[in-house]
Amino acid sequence: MRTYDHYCGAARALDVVGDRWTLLIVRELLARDGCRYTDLQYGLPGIATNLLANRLRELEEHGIVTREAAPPPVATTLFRLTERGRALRPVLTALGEWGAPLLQDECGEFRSHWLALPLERRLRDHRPDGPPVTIEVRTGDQPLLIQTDDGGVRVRPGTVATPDATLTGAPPVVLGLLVGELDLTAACAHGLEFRGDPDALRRLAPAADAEAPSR
Amino acid sequence: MRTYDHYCGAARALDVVGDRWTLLIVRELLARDGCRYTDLQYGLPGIATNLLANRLRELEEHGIVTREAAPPPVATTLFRLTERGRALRPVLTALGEWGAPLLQDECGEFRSHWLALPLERRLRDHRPDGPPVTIEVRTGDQPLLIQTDDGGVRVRPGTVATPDATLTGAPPVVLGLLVGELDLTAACAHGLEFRGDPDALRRLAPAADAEAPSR
DNA sequence: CGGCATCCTCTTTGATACTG
DNA sequence: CAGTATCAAAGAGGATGCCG
Repeated sequence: MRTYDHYCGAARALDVVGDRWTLLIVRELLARDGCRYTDLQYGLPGIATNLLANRLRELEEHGIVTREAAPPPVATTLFRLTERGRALRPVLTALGEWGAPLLQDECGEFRSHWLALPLERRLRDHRPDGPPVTIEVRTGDQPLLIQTDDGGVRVRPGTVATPDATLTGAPPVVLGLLVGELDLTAACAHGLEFRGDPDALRRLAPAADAEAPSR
Repeated sequence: MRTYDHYCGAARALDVVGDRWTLLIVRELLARDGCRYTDLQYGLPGIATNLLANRLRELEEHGIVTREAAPPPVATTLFRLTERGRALRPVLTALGEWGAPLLQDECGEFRSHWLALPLERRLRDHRPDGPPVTIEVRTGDQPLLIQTDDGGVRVRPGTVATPDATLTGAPPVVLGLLVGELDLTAACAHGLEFRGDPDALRRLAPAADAEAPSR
């Protein structure tokens, strides 16, 4: 990128991460650190492969990403964020908050791990002294786990044998429920399937508070 | 901009404000709302005029900027941010914070009003019940006023007859002093000229705490 | 298969000149 | 003052090839 050459923090930041796709690559690594090249391609539908390679090189040169040869069991290159790279999280969350109203009901491309950042930002454990709780979310391509973690939550891809609750539905409904735009009744009316303990959900997303569905 | 078409808040935000120059135009309007076209050109050194015109049209279409015909005394078009546009401030401040370490001693282009956002974010009035205080900053192109305002500060271009203090010096030194990287002694050693009441400065930037310079 | 590099086309940006 | 018009240069997108 051509530099703006402005003596201004925001402009200097955009000199480094203002190129097309760059911040979305950081989004990927924030949601799932330690990605292979192909994981990144999968999480960035639409990116051209030469562009991904170029951006990764630039991010490495700027000290935002490191490339690490994984030991034999995996035997592949893993891309990780540096501390400086993780420091971009507030930029991504600010963008995500501002863009949230633009998430209409039409999905476009979707990967379930894209929910990780907004959910970790917006969900809180409202009974942090209670026993840990795990909610499994089935939406989009891969199941996701939401787990209580020190007053907040951790979100990561995966499944577990006996989650406290399981949410299944289209991304807009799942997201609407978890961020409190829909209550459980309304979400079920929009096709959400809920199994397990409504209290587990209430504990994390009290704005979604409602009676359990009639089943 | 071609859309990323990702069902993700950050990607949707970048669909709208991810183009080159776009966020810097918003920076200009956050620092000095109600700008003329030529003010924007002045505050965005390096932008091509056709690009500025295009971006302003796009920002208008997205409901971020409004164009307003000012009444006869001014008789010109004023560009302003909408509420939705002002909601981008957290994005700009997050970028500015991340980019702050990239502000080396070499300036490049500089406009003093670029200090407004970082200073409003970082300075606090630590004696909010005291009488109001005004500091005049002379760095770069135009003088700037820092005024206490409800526990924080307001920064705007201008001068005043009798400021409580006046800071004159190169942008890196002024900025270093105000954000607490330099104390007053160190700043003076780097060419800062300070006049007035050191307590006024201490009240806003206590990290810059130090004895008054020996003069 | 994972991780790119090359080639080509198309779009966006930049620089400058000109206009109501 | 607030843009449009024009043209060259850079960047992005897409397909394919290469190599361990």
